[in-house]
Amino acid sequence: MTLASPAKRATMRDVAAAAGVSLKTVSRVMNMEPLVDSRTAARVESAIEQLHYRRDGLARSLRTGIRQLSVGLLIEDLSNPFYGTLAQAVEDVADLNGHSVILTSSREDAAREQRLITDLLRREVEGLMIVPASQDHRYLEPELRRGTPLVFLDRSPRGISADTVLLENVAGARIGVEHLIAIGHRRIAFVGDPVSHETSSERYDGYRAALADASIPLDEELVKTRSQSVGAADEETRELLTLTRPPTAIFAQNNRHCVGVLRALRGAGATLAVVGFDDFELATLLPVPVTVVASDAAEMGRVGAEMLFERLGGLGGPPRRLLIPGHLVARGTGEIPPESVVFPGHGQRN
Amino acid sequence: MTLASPAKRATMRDVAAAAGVSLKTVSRVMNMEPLVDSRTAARVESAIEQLHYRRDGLARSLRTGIRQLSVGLLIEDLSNPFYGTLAQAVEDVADLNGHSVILTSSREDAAREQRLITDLLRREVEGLMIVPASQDHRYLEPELRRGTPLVFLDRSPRGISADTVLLENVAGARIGVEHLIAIGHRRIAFVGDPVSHETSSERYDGYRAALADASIPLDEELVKTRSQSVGAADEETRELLTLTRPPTAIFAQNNRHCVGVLRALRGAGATLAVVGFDDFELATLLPVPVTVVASDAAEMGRVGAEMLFERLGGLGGPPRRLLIPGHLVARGTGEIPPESVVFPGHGQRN
DNA sequence: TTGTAAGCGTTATCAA
DNA sequence: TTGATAACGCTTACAA
Repeated sequence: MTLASPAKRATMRDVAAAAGVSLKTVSRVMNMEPLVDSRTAARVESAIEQLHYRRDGLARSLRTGIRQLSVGLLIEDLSNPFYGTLAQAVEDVADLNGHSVILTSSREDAAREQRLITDLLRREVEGLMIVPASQDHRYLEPELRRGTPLVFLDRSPRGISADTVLLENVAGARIGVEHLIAIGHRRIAFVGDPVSHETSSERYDGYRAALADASIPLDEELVKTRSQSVGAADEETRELLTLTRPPTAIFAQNNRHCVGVLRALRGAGATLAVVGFDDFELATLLPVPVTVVASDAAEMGRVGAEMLFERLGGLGGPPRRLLIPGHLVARGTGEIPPESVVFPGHGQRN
Repeated sequence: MTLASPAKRATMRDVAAAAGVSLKTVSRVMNMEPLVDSRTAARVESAIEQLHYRRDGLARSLRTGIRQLSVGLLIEDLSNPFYGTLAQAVEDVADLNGHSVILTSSREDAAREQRLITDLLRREVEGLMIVPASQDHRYLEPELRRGTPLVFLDRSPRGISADTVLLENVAGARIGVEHLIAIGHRRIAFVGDPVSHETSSERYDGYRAALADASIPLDEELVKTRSQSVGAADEETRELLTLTRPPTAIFAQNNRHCVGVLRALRGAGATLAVVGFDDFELATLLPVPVTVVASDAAEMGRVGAEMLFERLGGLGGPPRRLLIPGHLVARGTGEIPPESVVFPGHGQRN
């Protein structure tokens, strides 16, 4: 904090005046053009130093036409390895196309999403990849009409239509729950985000479809969709364990919920069957390796980025929608039969 | 791919000509200024559409003086949660200071690091935070003299001096190894990156210091520093298990190595004492919860970013160097005494 | 309601 | 070796 004046940045003109030379000579020095007298150059350089002159890259780019190309990527949470992997894949593709990636995270906050996207657009990104947090994307319509390529990842756009890459949420969840049913479970809980989240809602649909197919009535008691964090999933799982008729199996809607579920079970000393959506690195190292419906985050990023660059390359046509399949990886927790389930303090059941 | 001409981007002038109006009127339409006849506006808009006109944000910013402020952050690997957490913290601080973060990853490739940093600087970032991969940063000296704030994270700069935030590598590793010694171990292996990496070299120093303090001779056989990935750490751990006199404990130099070590032990059905450097979320959920020397990635990011913004705020003075402490989190694997160690196929030992 | 002229901070052209 | 002048594509005064 200083009381000094707003300190307008020095320009080349200022430097030129201070050094007693012309604008162009300063430019020459800045660009290390060879035909400058060393004494003149020295004068200019000291003026540069004195005035703390820094070249304005904006003006330079405007004049030279040399522009840094970039694409924006908005994800939800940088510390979630699922998005880290996705972002890495996007960066790989962008790299191949001579673009860099400006990465920001919404923290699942709709207002923040809008602010960040507006920022990115002002920053002149060539295109935008978005894992949306908000429920209404009509604010992007002008930009879309303006021709900025937009690709939505993991969740669909609302109120506009644009290229989208989604996981096969319904089918994936269905496979996971069917697996549990095949093992013999009939009381299967669902732990996930609120169904206002598209991803959660779709996975919940898959869950219900699997139950319906097996003529297992849906028991609302077993559906926990308040959790938005590992801690919340942990709590909800403990609630499930206190039910008069607790579940023998749990389907966890994503990697965060899965960790919460496992933590709660571990804490309570319970053993239930568990299938998670999304793979995670340490799944194989847990006491009972974790069965998951794995979907390829890198693939989603790669495909999405490729769609974007196809649009930037001039590809026309209506918005496309791609689905990344998930597949079951049976490792252990999903193959625990109802007979082997252990509740806290109960000892083995049946 | 099209044979069409290079397709120079249309400018406002082009739009004006096409719509038969003046430059200024187009500008008015673009900025949605109200005082435009709707018929004129319509003509302009259709011209915009026809010519695929997009406003040049660079020129706009130059004229209006409205600039997007940003800082660059170069990390090693986006999919490593340690860096994800760090990046998130950096973004938080940047946010508070009205800057956005341009994030890129070096993949531990020195040439790539230089290229990305050059890109970032061309992009007119206000400052730069770097987890360096290269061994020589003299190429940054001109930029440093030009007054661009630079902060190095996790590893020191080489050949220049700049603000730096490091973990307490020596002390942290020492604490971890001392812990193993206190439990009774004397054959303690070190699994880590090549010591050409500063981080590894420092942690190795801490390892040796702890051994020396306890008068335990260093056994080169127990030092594995080829690993640069989870897979390599896994292999090296298996090599350790085949030694005539295998270790009873392993110190893993970072979270990646720790996963590799645990995977190998699990695969071989061995139980050794393990202490890892860096905490990880699932450490508590493994069969034996993992003892680690935890250091706060978020804290490193936060502190580093704050240093940067202090410099941007005009703070002078010599480069500063901050150390983020690590502390031991005893959870289980680090407290396995030598007597309880199990080697593959051997059954329990002693 | 629309247009003209000037200027943002550089670099390019051409002359001195 | 240096400098005057125009131009990059846009917005801001100020007229018309």
